Amino acid sequence: MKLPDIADVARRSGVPASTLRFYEEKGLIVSVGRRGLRRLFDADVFDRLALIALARVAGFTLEEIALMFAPEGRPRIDRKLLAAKADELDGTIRKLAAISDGLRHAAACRAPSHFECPTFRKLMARAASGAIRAPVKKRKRR
Amino acid sequence: MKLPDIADVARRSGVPASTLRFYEEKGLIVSVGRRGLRRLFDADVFDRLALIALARVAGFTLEEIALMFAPEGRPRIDRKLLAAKADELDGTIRKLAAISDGLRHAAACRAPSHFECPTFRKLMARAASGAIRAPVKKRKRR
DNA sequence: GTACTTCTTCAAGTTAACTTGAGGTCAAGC
DNA sequence: GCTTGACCTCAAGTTAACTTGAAGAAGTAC
Repeated sequence: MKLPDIADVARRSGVPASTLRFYEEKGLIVSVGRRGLRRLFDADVFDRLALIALARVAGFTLEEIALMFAPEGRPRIDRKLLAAKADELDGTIRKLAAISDGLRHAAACRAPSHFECPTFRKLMARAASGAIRAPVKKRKRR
Repeated sequence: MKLPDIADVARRSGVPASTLRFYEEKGLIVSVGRRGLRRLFDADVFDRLALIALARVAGFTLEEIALMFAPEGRPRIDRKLLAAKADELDGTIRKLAAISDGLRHAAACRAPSHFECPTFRKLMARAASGAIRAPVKKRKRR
């Protein structure tokens, strides 16, 4: 019963210890005890972290993720809301696919500025139809 | 030759005037003159804004987007980089698709906490394979 | 049992992408 | 020609998600 401590988790998951502490504070993960001062985690923390990472990719905030992990409190994420989120994701997926196509074309094309190429523009126009709002942001890689 | 002023652009695009000013400051859009103090824009600013929104969905930072719009400076976004971006996007797309499936299942399933459902877990595990890093974040809607 | 390392807490700092507020200006309507 | 309302600038504030730093404690190696 060798529980991983924070350093083990950080090493094996790639998530910095500072982030693990931060996540614990936010209720996203829990430590199951201490060895001295040092936090000990259950082995399933790795699944949790993977899930958290995925949910973040999908555009959920940490707060929303914490709610989904809700222990007993029943903050009921209802069916409608989940289905709506799925729909939203599908829309995003379609846009990303168009952008991916656009980028690949731009990589091959010789227009002065990529966004000037008519083919690229056409792809983008298709992707943009219906939505000019873009609330997703990527942070720099560590 | 009735150029749209900042209020027109804000109204028709849904992008707040403060954001338009901010984007101009960052070099993402340009105003072509003033009527009094009031900025005037070229009609193509709407395309620009749509493109910016799309690029943001795809996870580009404003800085990266500004570079792609690069006028003459030739800061050469090279083919390899674009292709790499496209690959990255494709990976993201696969994950989002899995999450979308997962969400739809969760919406139908009656597990106590969504992330406890074994079917959901399985979907997520598939999506998570190979990547525990998640540098995308969504901001609140206006 | 002393040194060393690595953890601990807590507060403050960072970054991206905006938003808000104070004080000022100008075209347009009356 | 004066009032009004919407824009202007510039600085400072906001939010999410972390990171960094200072000061201290505890298990581990010698």
